[in-house]
Parts: sequence; structure tokens; C-alpha cells
Amino acid sequence: MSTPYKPEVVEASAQRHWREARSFEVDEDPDKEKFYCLTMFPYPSGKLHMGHVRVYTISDVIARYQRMQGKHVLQPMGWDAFGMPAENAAFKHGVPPARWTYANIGEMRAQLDRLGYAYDWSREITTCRPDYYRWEQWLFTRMFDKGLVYRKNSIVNWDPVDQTVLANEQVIDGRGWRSGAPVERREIPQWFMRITAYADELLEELDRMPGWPDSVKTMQRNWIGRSEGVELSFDVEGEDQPLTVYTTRPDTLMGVTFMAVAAEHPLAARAAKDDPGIAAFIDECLQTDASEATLETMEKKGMPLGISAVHPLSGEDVPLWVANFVLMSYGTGAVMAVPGHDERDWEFAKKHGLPIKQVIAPAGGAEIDIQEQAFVDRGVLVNSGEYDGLDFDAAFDAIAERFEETGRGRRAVNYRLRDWGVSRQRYWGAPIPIIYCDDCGAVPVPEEDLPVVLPEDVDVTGAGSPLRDMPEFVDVACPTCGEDARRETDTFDTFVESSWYFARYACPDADTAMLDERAAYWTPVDQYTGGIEHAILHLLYSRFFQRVMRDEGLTEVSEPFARLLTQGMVLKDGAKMSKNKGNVVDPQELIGKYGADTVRLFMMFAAPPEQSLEWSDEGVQGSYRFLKRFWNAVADHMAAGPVAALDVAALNDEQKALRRKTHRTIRKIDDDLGRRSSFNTAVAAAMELLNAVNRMQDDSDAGRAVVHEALEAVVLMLSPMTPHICHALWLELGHSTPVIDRRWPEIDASALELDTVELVVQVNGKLRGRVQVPACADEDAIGQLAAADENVRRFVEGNEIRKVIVVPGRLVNIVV
RNA sequence: GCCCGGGUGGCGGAAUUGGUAGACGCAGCGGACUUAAAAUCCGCUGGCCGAAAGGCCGUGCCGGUUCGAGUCCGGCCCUGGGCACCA
Repeated sequence: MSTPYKPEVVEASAQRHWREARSFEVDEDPDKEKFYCLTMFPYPSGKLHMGHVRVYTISDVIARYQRMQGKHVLQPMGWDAFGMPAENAAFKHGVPPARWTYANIGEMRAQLDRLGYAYDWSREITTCRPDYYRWEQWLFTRMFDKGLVYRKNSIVNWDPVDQTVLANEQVIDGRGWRSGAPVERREIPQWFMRITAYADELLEELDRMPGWPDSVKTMQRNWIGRSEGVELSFDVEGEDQPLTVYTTRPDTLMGVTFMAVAAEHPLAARAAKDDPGIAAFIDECLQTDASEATLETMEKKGMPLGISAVHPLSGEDVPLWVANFVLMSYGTGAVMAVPGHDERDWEFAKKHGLPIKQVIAPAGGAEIDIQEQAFVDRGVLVNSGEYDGLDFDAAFDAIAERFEETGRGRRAVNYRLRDWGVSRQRYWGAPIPIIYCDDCGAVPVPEEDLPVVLPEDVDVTGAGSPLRDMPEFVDVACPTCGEDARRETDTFDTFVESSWYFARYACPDADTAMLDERAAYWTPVDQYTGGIEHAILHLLYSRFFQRVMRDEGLTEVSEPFARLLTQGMVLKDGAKMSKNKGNVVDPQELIGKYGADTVRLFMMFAAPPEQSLEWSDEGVQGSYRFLKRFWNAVADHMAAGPVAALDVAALNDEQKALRRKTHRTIRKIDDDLGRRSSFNTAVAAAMELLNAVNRMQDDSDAGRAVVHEALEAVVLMLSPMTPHICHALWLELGHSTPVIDRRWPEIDASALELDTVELVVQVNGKLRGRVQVPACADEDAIGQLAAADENVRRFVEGNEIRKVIVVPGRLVNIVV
């Protein structure tokens, strides 16, 4: 009698083996083909959630599959350890963020180990450790020297009651999350990284990244938002400086009937000095949070400034407005408005009684009424004087040239992408390595003084960074002149840490350089897996940082991630699992009840990886039942005594059929795991094969031999998904080499061959019958066999056959 | 508002390049085993008509292309992600 399946025993034993054999620690072996398999590292919140389990299981399956292909696989893990939750917890519980964070890391590491992931823990990274963040401080100072970082004013959400800067997440319906006070937009000086210097390269390389999903590449293209247009200068009455605007539609220039500037624009500020109404309107514009979604969805409002610009072609006066939909951060903070040919301008003009002028007509000559609806397509110029009759391209060139000749404008490429603001007015982050001196200005901290260590023993009050009140941190001598100076108290955006950690896993202990020669062996990452929510920011910043490191001579790699898989969320009752909704399922509990393999199997089986996964307690039980059946199938098979060697020449039809199923399944699962990342169908195929094995009632030597072959194949192929039970079953099947060190099963091509194939017969595209035909039959013979089918004849008789379409191996369609 | 996804039985999903819609699993129903229950095993399971053979309908909605559309094209509806300080 065999022992029943006990996951807790099986899993402890397999994990002990991996630990003692150091199965997952890898070095740099130039003779082996490397495979670097990485997941987006977690924020150490303290508890693993189902989203973590899903993404880490996906990655682990890929890592283990690639190992079975003979690759030298690195799968590291670490902690994205800086961030707001630690400050919030500190504020709430009075624990310093560092202590809270390190405690959480300990708990989460144990949880990950319980799931049996194949991590090389010797390379663990914790981003809040000085030996990690010192290198991003160092890179920042290098970027400073190259002019890749600079300081400028930019907008933040300001809570006027708590006197603190709020993250967008901390603004609820325009109010501070703790104070409830209406949030204001406020300008403060902040540090920026010049990602726009790499805009073209980041854009163009997307065309040469076959390993990334098209959707992510499209999102990044649109985010970078390259456009070709013209910069035009409009003289403004009473101003020395002209007002410059950028437009992608210079062909509509003669249709400009007003202009608008952002609330923060200097012209608006000047007008506000003499006009309390304008001042009040600008104040009102600033009473919103700074997110683009808010700005784009709020009611479009504006006010005339009482001054005019001069139209550069017609010389007519163009009234100047201040409007809440113009963004100071995009382009020049001013726009020319063409209500006839722009949706938003049209609505604004209608609302405020501004003129709407048609200057573009449809190329086809169709009649339009510009007063009813804006015409935004490209067309032919009208009402534009000497430019009448030109199409878009000709008008673009003619107008651009005219401005270039007079020096009042130029062709310009513009990007939607903005430089990356990295300053955060928070404590729990990497200090920005800058010292402010009254005489020398902003001075980067010299390399020998790095890292600038964040003091870890602090009291968090919730109102601003505690660093500001720590003279021992702030007061410092200027590195240039030695006079009294002040240290920067802002810290880096946590995206800075996650923009280069993937490279550091190659050499986490390098203490004389950011990266060493080991990075040349491991990078780029061959397979990167993480949430679709990171499709733009994290992935774009990482691509940027990789290039900055390249240009610093640290690596020759430009693209950090060769292949990308973006996995969907885990839902319960149609909603994302969250404490607020009370629909959280704790992985720990489930692992205690069913074991890690059941949880892993369910995660892989329940949905394709890119799609959201609907949690189901019954589905988990189904996975558990399958593993019990799997266990019993192997145990029963082995309990029946020794298995004879397989003699393929001596098989009957049923035995041949099982062998065919075995080798077809190997081919399918290999394709599903290796090429398609289709784990759910891989599991289904393994289940089908096991069902076929269980249906086989054949105690003959040959019958037991083909069953043995099938069971070995299932154990090997499921071992990436359920590694613990497969570890045990492989030993049970009589092997001494553990399954972790085995290769993927070989396909016997001769087992796949078939004498006859079944074809579907259609008449006019509708299924009417099935026929068995020899595998080698030609189209005429197939057509005749198909037409001979009794049911097919009923639909063909009395009609003329117009065409017979044969799709080899699939179907015959008779068109009558 | 803008950008990118998704929508198929009672449920999760399959259908890989335009070629058998519903693989695999869950739930349900029927049966075996059991004193009984649990567990396990076997069978059935998109809707409608039919005794059966078989037929008709069916992949969010409307229209189109094709011998053939879940898959391609046009227009809509619903829903998820992102929108630069959540990570």
C-alpha cells in the first residue's frame, strides 16, 4: 500500500535538498549559455499577497524550464525597500521606517522560501542599504558633471494645513488625505534627470525589440510622443519678448482667433497684478491637484487677459487668454487656438463667444459647417491668402520656411515626454548627494565622501522630513570652498533604485564600482516579468538608466530587458484584492492547507499570464485533487512491480496511441512554456495525458512500459510548475538523479506518425460530416471521399459543386 | 479627457497563421463504493427542436469582407490598467 500525498512532508524534503545542494547558486561560467530570469522585485510590505505569488510563480516556471533546456540560469531576488508605506507605518506605530522595513523583509523572505522558488539568495539586494544606494548617488554626481541633471522649479501638491507635499495618491477628490484641506499646486525647486536627451533613442529602439509585447511598445511610443511641428513667435503688445508657441498644425495658422497661456505663465502673472479678477482666476486654477487626469477632465475655463498678440501673417489682433487646460510643463506653456480645426479650441470658443474661422476644407470637396463642428482632418487650405489650395505638407513647408526666413520661427521636434523629476520631500529614500553653498551654489558630494548615509534612527511626525531638523545631517562644509554649507534634505524618487537593480544582481557585492565584469556576463535580462501597471514609468526609466550606465562605460548593453512578460492582476469577485474591499485571500493559509505546489499549480492553470486571474477556492481544490491523482497514479504504477524496458517495435494500437499522446504532449508543452508563455494550456495538456494514462487498463509488459514513459514525461514537464511533488515522484519512479538536475524530455518523432487522419467535411462552410483519409491522400481523392459521406450527400445532391477547398490535415469545404 | 488591454456555456478558460467553437478544470446532475457521510471512481452536461439520425441558433451590440469570421475591417456599448509624487 502506498503512502498518501502529504504536501508538507514532500515540500520540506525537496526544499531541504535544494538548500543543501545549493541548487540555485550560480557563478559566471563562460562555457555555459546563460539565462537571466528576473521578476520585478517587491516592496517589503510585510506580507506576501496573491499578486506576488502569481508573478513569482510565472518567473520560477520559466527559470526552471530554461534550466531543463541546459541553460545556466540566474534568478535573483531583492527588496525595493524605500517608499511611503514605511513612513506611514512609522507615523502610525512609532517605529522607525528602517526597523519596520527590515522586519518585513525577514518575514517575506521566509514566505517566498516556503513557495519553493529557485532563487540565488547569495545575490539578495536591499535598496535601503548604503552599499546599494551609494552607487546611484555616485551616478547622479557623474550625471551632474555631464549636464544630465539640473534643478528647476516644478509643481507639487501642497497641503496647506499639514504644511507638507502630498503624493498624487494622497490627494482624495482634491483634498489632503489626512487634513481634508483642499490641495494647492505649488512650485518648488527640484532636481531633474534629462531623460529627454535620450528620447529619440528610446523611441527608435522600440522597433527592434521583438521580445516585448506590442501593447507596451505602443504605450511607450505614445508616452514619448514625438511630434514634428513648428515653433512660431507672436509679438505681444507692450512686451519686449514675443510669445512663442509650438504647433503641429501650422497649416491652420490663418485660423487662429485667440491664444491661451497657462495659469503659471509670466504673462498671466503680470496681467494679474493690475486685475484682481484675473488674480482670483489664477488662484482658482491653482486650487487643484497636479495630476494630468484631473486637468484633462475638469471643466475648461479661461479669462481674457486684456492684452493682444499680433498675428504674424495677417497683422490682426489676437486676444490673449489664460486657461486652465494649458499645461506649463508641456511645450512653452502657451498655445495658439484654432477653433475651426481643433475640438477643444472649438468648445472653448463656443462657450466664450470667440470667432470660429474655417481655413481648411475637406480634400474631397465635401461641404462642412464649421459652426456646427470642428473639422480636424487634414485638407486643403482656404481663406489663407497666398497659401490657398495647398495641402497639409505643402502648407507646412511653405509656412515653416517663411518663419525660418524671417527668423520668427523654426521647425521643431517636440516630445510629450518630460524630464524626470527625482526630488521627493520625504525621509525614507536615498539622500540626493548635493550640498548647497552660498558662494559655490549646488555642489555634488565628492566620490570619496559617498555614500551620503540616511540616518536610520529617527522620529517620523508626518509633517515634512525629519532630516530638516537634524543639524548633524544638514550642516556640512562646502566641498569646494570649505565654508559652512547645507546638505540637500530631499531624497530620490524610489523609481531611481528600481531603474538599475537588475544590473546590480550580477555583482551585488562590488564595492569599488557600480558594476563590474560579472555584469557583462549576465546582462541583459533574458526574461523580465512583472505587472502591466509598470508598462511605462518603471520600464522607461530603466531603459534610460541602462543607457546612462552604458555612456558611463559601465556596460555595453543598451536595452536592459530582452523579453518582457506583463502579467495581469489577481481578482476576487471581479475586483482587485485589497484590504479596503475585504476580499484578500492569504497565501500563507492556503499553503498551510494544500501546500505550495497546489497554490503554484492553480496560479498557472486558472488564467493566461497576461490576463487578470479570478480567484476561486473551488479551483484551488481542483488543483489539489489533480496532484493527489498524480501522486496515486505513480504510486499505483510502481506498486505493481518492476517495469520492463520499452520495445517500440512490439506495441499494439492502443499502446501506440498512448505513446503518440505522450510525445505530442511533450511537443505541445515545450512550445507552451518555451515560446508561448502559455502556462494554463501547458497544465491542461499534462492533465489530459495523465487522464489518458489512468484510462489505460493494460498490465502487459508493453502496456506498463508505455505508461512508465508517459508518467516520467508528466513528472519532468510539471516539475517547473510543481517542483516539490515532482522531486518526490521522480525518486519514486526509480531515479537517483534528482529531477532538478534533469533535462527536458526528448521527442521521439517516429511516435508522432499517423497512418490516417480525420478530416472535417463542410458544405458551404457548415459542418456536415467527418471522413478518415490516408495521411498521404491527394486533394482529388480527399474530395471524393468527402463527397461520398452519407450526410454530406444530402446537402450536395441536386446542387452543382462550384469549388472544393482542402485544408491539409484539417478540413474539406464543398461549395455548391 | 488621452493612451493600452479585455468581453466566448452556470463559472475560470481553450480554439497558436481566417479553417471542427466550448480542450482542461470548477460547479451541477445521475451512478458505483459505504451502515452512513467524507474521500475516491465512472457517466452526462451551450440553448432550442427531434424517438433517433440529424437540424436550427449561438463567441458584448450593429454592419462589412470571405467558400469559411471568436479570429480581419468600420461604428458603438461595457469593463480593467496607465496618465509622470502608490509601487
